[in-house]
Amino acid sequence: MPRTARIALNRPLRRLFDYLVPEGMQVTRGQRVQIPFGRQQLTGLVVETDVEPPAGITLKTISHALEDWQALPPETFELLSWASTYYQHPLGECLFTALPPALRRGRPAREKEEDSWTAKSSGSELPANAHRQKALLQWMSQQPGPASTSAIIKAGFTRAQVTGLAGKELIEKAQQDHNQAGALLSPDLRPTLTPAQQNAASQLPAGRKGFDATLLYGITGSGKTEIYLHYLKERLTDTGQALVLVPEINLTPQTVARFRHYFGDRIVVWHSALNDGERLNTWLKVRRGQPVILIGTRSAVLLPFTGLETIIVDEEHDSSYKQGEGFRYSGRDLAVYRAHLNKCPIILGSATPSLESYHNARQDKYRLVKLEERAKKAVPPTLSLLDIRSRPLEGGLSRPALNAIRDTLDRGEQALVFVNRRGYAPVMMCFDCGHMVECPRCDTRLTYHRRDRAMRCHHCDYQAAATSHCPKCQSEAFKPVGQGTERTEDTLAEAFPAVPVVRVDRDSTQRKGSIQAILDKVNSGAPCVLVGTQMLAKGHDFPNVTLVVVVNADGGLFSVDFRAPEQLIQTLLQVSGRAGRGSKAGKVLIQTCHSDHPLLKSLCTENYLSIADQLMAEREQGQFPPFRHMAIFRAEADTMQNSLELLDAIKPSASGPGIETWGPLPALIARRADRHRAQLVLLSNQRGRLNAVLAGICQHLDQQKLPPKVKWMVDVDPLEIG
DNA sequence: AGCACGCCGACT
DNA sequence: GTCGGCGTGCTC
Repeated sequence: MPRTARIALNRPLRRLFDYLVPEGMQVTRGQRVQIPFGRQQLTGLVVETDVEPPAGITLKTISHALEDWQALPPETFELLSWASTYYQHPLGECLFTALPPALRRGRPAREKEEDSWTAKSSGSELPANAHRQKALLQWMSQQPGPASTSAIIKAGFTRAQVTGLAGKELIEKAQQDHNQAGALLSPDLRPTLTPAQQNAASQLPAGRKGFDATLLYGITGSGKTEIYLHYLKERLTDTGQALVLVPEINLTPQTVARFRHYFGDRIVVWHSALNDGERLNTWLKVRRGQPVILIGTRSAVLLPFTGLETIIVDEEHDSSYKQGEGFRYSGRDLAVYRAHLNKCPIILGSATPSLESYHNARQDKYRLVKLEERAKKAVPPTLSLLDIRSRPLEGGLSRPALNAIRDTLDRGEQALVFVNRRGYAPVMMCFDCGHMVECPRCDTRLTYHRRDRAMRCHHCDYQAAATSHCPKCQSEAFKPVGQGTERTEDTLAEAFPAVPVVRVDRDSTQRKGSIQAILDKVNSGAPCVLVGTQMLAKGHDFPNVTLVVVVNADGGLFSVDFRAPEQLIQTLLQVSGRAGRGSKAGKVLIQTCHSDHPLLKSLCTENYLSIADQLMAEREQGQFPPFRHMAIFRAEADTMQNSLELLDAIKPSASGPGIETWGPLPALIARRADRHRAQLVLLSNQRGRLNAVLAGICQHLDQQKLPPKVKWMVDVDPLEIG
């Protein structure tokens, strides 16, 4: 009997394709193969062998295997195939996200060795106008050894200049050093822990075998990283692999340097800024089972580890662990499942744990370890509410807030001002006719960006030139309303002309190249005021910041989103955590129009876990996650009617016993980039039942001939509702 | 998703 | 008369 194989492709198809296996070829699950598909040649992944092919179809034959080993080792394969079912995303696309781009495209799984170059000449034979090539030769002669192409580009030269010189044989390729695959160095150092840290560390799982999840609740500034380092030093064997997941924004050179200090070359990184060659090389290192400690963002959980001994998820509450499009997986949740599959311990760390994880801790599914003392003699900051009802504001800042900033600067310290929106003002309004400038393609207002005199939509790529008159009635009484970072920056610059005011948001960091330069400046410690968005709230250590001002805390207080209170508290505590991390005490001022709001009041007097207990009670009351499981069907089309019709059609099959549905309803922003969006929410206390219903609907919709331009998607465990 | 086939509008 | 727009249908 001829052998067959079932193959998954990197296509959004919820189905697999069967092929004949050529005589003498060995195929196993997870292996890469090249196959004819229609009239193209594609790379596929073997899912099953010796299957019963569907009747009435003539099978094509696998062209060849790309390698004789499994690109996706068994545990990684199992993780992805579980995720495909759990998130209702096509298996092929799930499996392929775990391959580096080069391997997706069918490239060989060989280390991509980057060319390095040595100069053979001083460049005297070059024409006089070849300034850059001469400068490159000059630069190369100053380098200690051969320079890699990427190092040359980083130094400000171009690929064209390198090929130019290589063509004239003025530089030549250096011999590669092949000895780097040997033992990975790990210095014999370990961090010293404070008594509180020692106490927490002693409660972490001792073993390396068996699933064991720990929620490490450590307040901001308590030194969770030292605990991780100590834990890895204690528990990781010389040959084992470890995974450390971090939010993108926390994967800074400083973080990596701290790990390198203790683990040297064992530390490798995985994040969005890697190029294809770096991705392939790191992926291969992991696949070969080298004893790496991999620090990476969300997708690192999909890497082909074969000797994983432990997993750490830092800032486990962070929303960036959930992918917002396509394969909408949660890196944190997959990490927990991976630890299950792999039978190894996992540590989830946060100063503000997600209610999901905290729920698991309260249910004794996770052990809870608390670290409620700041390291390095620092004390937690004091929080106070500043009611701004009927107080005059300048650039969003009240008199008392400005005075507090002045006092801080006078003492030679730094202040941080947190504003939740970038741009100058979220709305431009005409005070004569009441007109507000809206996005022509979305149901949103345009944000005024004063620095580039532009009106921008923050939900699509629309932008237009800013005008000084009302576009509708030409009135000059056309003014910005509300606060953005730019506006607050201006106010502060005017109020404190003697000190630098540094803005940190997506716009300012994009232009200035990197957030790093800004942060280095702040870390020099000279008095300054930082103004910024969420970006400032996450994981940075500014020892000389002693005052944090929150311009407006009220956004999340009365939202329709059931997660809004949790997110508000997390953000406020994380940003508060930037104050007083050095030897001086920190102070946090939260401006609000609702100083009597119980949530804000408890923020000032209680710790996070007791607030979380209250939020949890509300979630239980409403039977929201984590007390029930949630999934959302989203639809978008050229008209709202088309979107609603699609969801209406699936609603009957969604509303079985044990499942509650809400909607379909237009999304909060009903029109976005001219697409009309709607959604149907599903809630159930039985995960299996919910999943089965989702699977049924997806299958049904796949077979359906939908009107063109109608798109649908499922989001399991959604973070954003609305 | 690709990619081909197919049937209607503005160009040499 | 043809190039090319994107609708629709298929891929083992």
